[in-house]
Amino acid sequence: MRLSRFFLPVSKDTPADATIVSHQLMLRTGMIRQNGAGIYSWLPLGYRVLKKVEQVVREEMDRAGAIEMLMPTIQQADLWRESGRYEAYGKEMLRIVDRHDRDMLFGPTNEEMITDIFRAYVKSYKQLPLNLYHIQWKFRDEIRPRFGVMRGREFLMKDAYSFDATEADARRAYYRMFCAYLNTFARMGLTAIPMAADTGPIGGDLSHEFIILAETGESAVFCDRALLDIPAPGAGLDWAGDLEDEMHKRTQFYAATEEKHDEAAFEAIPEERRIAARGIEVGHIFYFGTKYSKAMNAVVMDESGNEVPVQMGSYGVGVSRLLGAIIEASHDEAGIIWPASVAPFGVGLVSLRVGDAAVSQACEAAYAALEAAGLEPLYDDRDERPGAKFATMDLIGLPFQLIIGPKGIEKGVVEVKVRATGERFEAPLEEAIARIRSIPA
RNA sequence: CGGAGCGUGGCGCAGUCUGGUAGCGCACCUGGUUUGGGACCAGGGGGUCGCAGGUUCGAAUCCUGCCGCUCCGACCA
Repeated sequence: MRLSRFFLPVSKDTPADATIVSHQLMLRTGMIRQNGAGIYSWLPLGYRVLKKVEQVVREEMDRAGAIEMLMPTIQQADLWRESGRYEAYGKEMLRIVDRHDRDMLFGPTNEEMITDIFRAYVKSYKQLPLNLYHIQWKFRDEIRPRFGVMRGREFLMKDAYSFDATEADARRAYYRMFCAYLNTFARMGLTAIPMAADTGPIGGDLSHEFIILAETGESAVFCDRALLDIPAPGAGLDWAGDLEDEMHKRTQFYAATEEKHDEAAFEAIPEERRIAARGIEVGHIFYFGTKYSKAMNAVVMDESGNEVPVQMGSYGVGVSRLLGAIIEASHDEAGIIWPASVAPFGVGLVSLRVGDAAVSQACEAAYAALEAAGLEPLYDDRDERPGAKFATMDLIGLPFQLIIGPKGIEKGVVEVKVRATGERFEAPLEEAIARIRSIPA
């Protein structure tokens, strides 16, 4: 992409309405524009990142055996009357009436709808296990939306739903999602802490929240520091196997949100390992058994020919919220520092002398080479002073800047700056690209 | 919903207390000089002061009502 042809409305001034750094930076970089309380447009730069984050989530869900689909944003009230949640959900549900006076709603989540789909087609334990997910916009009429995309009223969520014939199988499905979540967040450069959590209005008896430590987080966090040092399980897991051990590696250590906090257990941790902090909830998983299958008559035949209500779990990731969480975890005075896995562009190509034929020619060659290498360059070909270009590249947080000017051309090299470390090096173009590709995210 | 605050060109703000017909910085446009870390000079365009009533010779400024947004609390991906 050439910057002169892109839509990148960056601003030097910090917007007055934003109080936390991720919100400020998302507005300053022109990633989002507010259209109302908790409602945002995703401008081109922000939308690119949103899609990158979504793709990481998708890949890790697929790896864990979940199957993607798409359910609508608008749902029928009658479905929710079956589970009893049409009345129970309260004012957070945005209710609407269509032209025929039918009660509809803008979906805050999809347990009822997926259960309805399941019961229409699945009749036998032989069709299980099954895990269906979608990545879809949700609406919750929050009492107080705040902090930009952290608590929007309209937000993008990945929600997965597992179906199993037995409780033991359902727990295995839960463990798989548990591991998939750790891998997902790790790929975005985040250390997510799984915490014992309340199940909330969704119900059930096994639930974890995944929290990213951040001072501006909305959740109180109490945990053992040891949790921060356990690496994510990684892609090489035996996803068909029993992953309970993987889960217990973490759950052996104390970690709880405020509702589940046990002060005595917390104080049993050696003092230097106690963390009492704040965090951002980026994922929440539930095993809730037959809560919906019983209410909505979603049954399958088991091995002995008995009809049993299907065992279910649900698994959410706040996709749009993750952008805020990543920025909170990864920024400096100059701006955002994107992990390469979700960066809107891979390399910022900076021309130091726009009118100069030799420089322009070298930039065009570098641009083509970066494109060919799959590095998704953003070429700053504007007639601006270099300082302004560097500041823009730093602000929008591209992992690398590839800088081309007359001095480098004399020496036959380009300069590369690594955003995260500030490290710089000079090398001939091909070598520079090879080194960029070899530097891990 | 309770408490606090804000609404003035695209953005950040001053002006409001003490009414006299709107200003600054950034951004934008034109010309010129510049160009290795957010340039400089000169000229220029852009605002029904959130909306509606009212008071007044006169309202951004005072009064009433409404709308919108932000922050603190209860809720959640």
